[in-house]
Amino acid sequence: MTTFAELGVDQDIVDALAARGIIDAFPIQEQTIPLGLPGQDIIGQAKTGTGKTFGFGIPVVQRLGLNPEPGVKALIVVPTRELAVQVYEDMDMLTSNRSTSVVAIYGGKAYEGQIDQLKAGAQIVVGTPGRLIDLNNQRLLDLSNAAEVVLDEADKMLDLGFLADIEKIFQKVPAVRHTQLFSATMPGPIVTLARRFMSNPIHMRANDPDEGLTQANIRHLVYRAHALDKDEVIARILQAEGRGKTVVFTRTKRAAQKLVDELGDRGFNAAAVHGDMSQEARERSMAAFKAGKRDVLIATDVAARGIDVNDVTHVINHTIPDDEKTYLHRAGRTGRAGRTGIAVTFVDWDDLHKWALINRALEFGQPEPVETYSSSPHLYEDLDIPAGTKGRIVTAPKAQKSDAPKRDGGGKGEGEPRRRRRRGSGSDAGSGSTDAPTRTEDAPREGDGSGTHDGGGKEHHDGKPAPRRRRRRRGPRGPREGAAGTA
DNA sequence: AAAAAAG
Repeated sequence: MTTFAELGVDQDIVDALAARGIIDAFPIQEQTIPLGLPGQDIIGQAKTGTGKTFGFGIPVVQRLGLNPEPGVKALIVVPTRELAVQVYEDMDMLTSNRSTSVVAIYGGKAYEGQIDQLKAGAQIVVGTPGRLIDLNNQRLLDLSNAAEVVLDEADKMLDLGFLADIEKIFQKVPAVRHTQLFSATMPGPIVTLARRFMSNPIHMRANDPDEGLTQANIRHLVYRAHALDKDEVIARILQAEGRGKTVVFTRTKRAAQKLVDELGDRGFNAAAVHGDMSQEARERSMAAFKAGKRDVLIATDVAARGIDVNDVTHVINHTIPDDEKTYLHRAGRTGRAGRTGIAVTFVDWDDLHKWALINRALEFGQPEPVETYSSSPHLYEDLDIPAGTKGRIVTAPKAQKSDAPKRDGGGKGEGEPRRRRRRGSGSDAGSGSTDAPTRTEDAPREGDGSGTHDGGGKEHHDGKPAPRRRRRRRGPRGPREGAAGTA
């Protein structure tokens, strides 16, 4: 492990991190900070929950001093409002020992406070595209000196739904700038597209390519959901002892609302977050979930990316995600910063094909041997969670489809991260190699490239073992007995 | 097709 000080991080930032118990840098940080500090353009790719935010954020903060121009000097663009708040908080923490001020610019909120902070001289702006462009159009946000530009969840930002806005934003920032793109997933075509906005970017991957993209410390369980009362099963999982916080993902806003109402009727402590809610209600839900006042969060994919709540033990896909990228990001809400987690997915009858695609893309290798508790999902005929099995979801071998011998540690302990060949359909497959930074070829770029950079992902940990929540959860309809411990 | 993101 390398300390942040050894990476060239300024003492005041080292101190700010230390105040939060953060001393050692994660691999993606070791890789990108030394490159970002001198202004190298970076495409930073690392698994969920491994510290990307500081990977870009620290260089951004330290490079501000190199920019003599007034006004906003750095722009960090993210796909959701909640992520804007979170990244804002991280940047605010990093700058807590210096005068640099940070502002979050996103929709659904009053303009006034945001405008005031801009006028007061905010130097780092973290925001979502719509409001950023809105304020820029109103000449209330000048981006012409923002020589540090970051796209967090970069592949999402360059996706069709956001691309036009991102192109607009890139037209407003200096042509000579430092550009950093970070995400856990970076499909090849997106990397190609990304080069257009960068100058001689280096594609850094913190993970071993043989290892695939899934987190070794997340256990994946997949169940067919036909003839299954999903709400009932979810309720049972939520009653499990040893369960910490849980995020349940649905495909639609309506389904999320319906489920949170249903669980509320059953007496669960659930909160929802989706786009049909007021921003105020969304933030209330997130705050309550983070604070532990609510221990179940029912969400649409608005919460699939980046959101960092450090004691989420379970992610439940009430509805299967659309693609393998979304699967990875959703599952990545647990198992962060070295902790373990469980991802449960229900596959409806009509979604078997979707599951097959995800299974193949992520190389879960259903037919392969199961080596450890780690990342090997299996599709079962049905779900069988014995009533007394709190906290430990037992896989039902009877229905196992695999014909390969199964060696399984049972769900516990530090399984050796299993190595898989990865090749082919993995959407995340980047073009880079793992242990060595891969230099992507130069590509024509609009503008120029002197670049500022910064990069990072948000997830960090304090290096301490996961504080296991052993709150005993008692189901609304009566506690169930069982073994405890999710990990 | 859904969700997200300006109001």
